[in-house]
Amino acid sequence: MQALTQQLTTLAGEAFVQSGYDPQYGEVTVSNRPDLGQFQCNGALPAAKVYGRNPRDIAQQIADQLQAQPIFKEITIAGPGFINLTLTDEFLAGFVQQMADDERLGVPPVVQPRRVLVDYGGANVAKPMHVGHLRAGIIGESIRRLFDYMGDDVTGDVHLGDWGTQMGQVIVELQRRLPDLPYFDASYTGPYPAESPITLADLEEIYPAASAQAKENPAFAEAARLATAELQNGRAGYRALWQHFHDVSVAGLKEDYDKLDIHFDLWLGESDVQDHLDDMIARLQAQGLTSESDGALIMEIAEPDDKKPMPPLILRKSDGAVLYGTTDLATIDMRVQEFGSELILYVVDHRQRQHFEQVFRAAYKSGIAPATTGLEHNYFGTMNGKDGKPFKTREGGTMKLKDLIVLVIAAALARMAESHVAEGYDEAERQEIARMVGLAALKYADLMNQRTKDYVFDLDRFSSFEGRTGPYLLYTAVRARSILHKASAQGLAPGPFLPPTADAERTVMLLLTGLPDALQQAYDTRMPNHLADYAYALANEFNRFYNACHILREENAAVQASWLALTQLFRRVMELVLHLLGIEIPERM
RNA sequence: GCCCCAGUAGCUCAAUGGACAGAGCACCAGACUUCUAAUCUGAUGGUUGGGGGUUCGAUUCCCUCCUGGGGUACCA
Repeated sequence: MQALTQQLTTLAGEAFVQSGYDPQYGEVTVSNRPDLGQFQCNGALPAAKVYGRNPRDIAQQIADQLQAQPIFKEITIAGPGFINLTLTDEFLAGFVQQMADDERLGVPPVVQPRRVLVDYGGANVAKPMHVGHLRAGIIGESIRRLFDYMGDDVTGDVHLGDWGTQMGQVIVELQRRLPDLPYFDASYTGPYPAESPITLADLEEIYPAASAQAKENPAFAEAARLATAELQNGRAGYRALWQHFHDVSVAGLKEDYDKLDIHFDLWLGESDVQDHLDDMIARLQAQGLTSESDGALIMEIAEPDDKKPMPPLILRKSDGAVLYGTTDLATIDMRVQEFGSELILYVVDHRQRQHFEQVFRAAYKSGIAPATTGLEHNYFGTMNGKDGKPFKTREGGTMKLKDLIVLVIAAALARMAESHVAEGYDEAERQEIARMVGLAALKYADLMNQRTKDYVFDLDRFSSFEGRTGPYLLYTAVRARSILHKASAQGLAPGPFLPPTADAERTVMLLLTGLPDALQQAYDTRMPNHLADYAYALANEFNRFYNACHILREENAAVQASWLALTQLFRRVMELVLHLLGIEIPERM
C-alpha cells in the first residue's frame, strides 16, 4: 500500500506531465494552511521560474487536470500559485479503511532491505551509566526498532568501551588498594580465582577515584598508561582481572538497560577485535598507508582539497597501546566481513564528530569499508544543565542513570496517588503502571527533542505528566482501549468507516493517513523526534474527537461502529508509534 | 588561533526556500451527576542575536559581526 501523499504526488506529477512540465513539480504534502485545504502542491512556483511562465497560469493548468479526479472535493489556487487540495469525505474514509485492513497500517516496507548495524550503547566497562548515557540508548533503540519495522535486517550492538585507558586506571587503583591480589604478581603462574575480587558497587566507587587520581597525579596516570598497554599486550594477571571487571559490569549494565526496555542483539566491545588488530595494522602497513611520527604509528587521512585541518588517525601509541580509533576501524572490518553490514549507524554524541570522520575516512581509504558501505555518525547533542553548561547534580557530580529512573518512577507513583488513579489495583500492577508512566515521561522528553541539538536536562520536565508528554500519550492510548473494551462488553463492534461528519473526526482520519510519512521522515533522517511529533499530534486530535463525539452514547449504530473502527485504528497506530519510540503502554491506568 | 554546532514567545522547543513563524510549560478565563479532567475550549505572548546580500519569496541559502557550547594526533 502506498502512502496517501505519494498517491497524490503521482497524480499531480502526471498532471504536470500532461501540461508539458517535469513531474518532479508534482510533490504534494500535507497542507500547512488547513483552513485552505488538506494538502498542497507548490510545484507551480519553481516550475514558473524554469519554464518562464506565470505561476498562477501553471497552477490553473494543473488544477484543471486534477479536477478530472473524482477523489477531490475541492481544488483551489491561492496566492502566487499554491494549489490547495481537499479530498472528498468518501475517499478519505475509503483510504482509512484500507489502512485498517492492512497489517502494516499502510506503511510500505523499504524496497531494498539492507543489513544494518546500529551501534548505540555508549556504555563502558567499569564506569557506571550516568544520565549522559540516556540519549544514546533511547535514541539508538528507537532507530533500531524503526529500521526493523521498515524491513531492514537490523542488528543492535552495545559496543562496550572496554579496551581503553580507563581499564588501566582501574587496575592501578585496585593495586593501590589491594596490592596482595595475585593478579598484580607478574611471576604468578597458577590459575586465578574464579570469583571476582570486587563487586559492581566497588567498581562504581573505584573508577571515579581512579579517574580523579589520573587527572591530578602524573605518576598515577603514567602507571595507568603502562597498565593499559600491558593489558592489551596480554599480561595474564591483568587479563584475568579485566575479565572480572567486564563480567561484573556487563551484569549491571544489562540490568539497567533491561529496566529501560533497551535491548541489544550483540554485547560486543572494543576488546572483541583485539586479535585482529595486529593483522589489520600489518595490512595497512603493506598498503603503504601508515607512517611513523613521534614514535607513534599513524595513518594520514587528510585530502588535498580539505578546507579544514584533519589530524591523522593514530593506530598505535608510542607506548604500543591502541586507541579507540584503531579498535573502531577493526570493528568496521569485522562488521563488514563477518556480519555483512551494508550500513552502520553510530548513535554517539556530537563531540565525536571528528573522531568518526577520521575513522570513516580511514575505513574507505584502506578499503576496509567498500564504497558501497554506509558509515554514518548519527550524532546527538550533549545534555546541559539549566545554566546551559554540562549537567551536574546539585553536589557537582554526575547523576547515575539508575537514580534518575528511580526518581521518575517515584514521581509517577506520587502523581497517580494525587489523582486517585489505579487505587483499586493491586500493588504489583500499580508499580508496573508507575514504571511505564515514569519511563514514558523520561523517554518522550528526550525523544521529542531534535537529535542533533544539545538539550537541557530538566528533571521537572522528565517527570511532567501533563501536556506534551509521554504519559499524555499513554493516557490517550489507554482511553481508546477503555472505550473499545466497554463497547465490546455492550456487544458493540467496530464496523466499516463512514465518511466523517465532525471536524475532529475528519482530522483524526487525515492524521492517520500521515503515518507512513512520519515513519519515512524519521527513517530517512534517523531522527525519532518526527515520530514523537506525530504521536503527539495524533493523540491531541483524538482527544478532541473524544470530546466532540460521544462514541458510546451515539444513537446511529452505523456511525457508532465507524467511530469504534476509528478508535481501534487510532489505538493500533499509537501502539506502533509508541513501540518505535521504545515506550510501553499499560493495559489500564 | 583554526574548525564545527547553536542562538526563534518569560521558559523548553517546532517550522523539505513558500501562504498569517507553530506547540508545550507558565500566567488568565471557561467545560466534569464523564466513553477516565493525566482531558478539552478560549485569551495573552515575536524586530526569528545584530548588520548586509541572493531570491518573486529567507527562521531556512551566502558574507560579516556578537554571544554560548564543543573539537583541535598519542583520553573516550
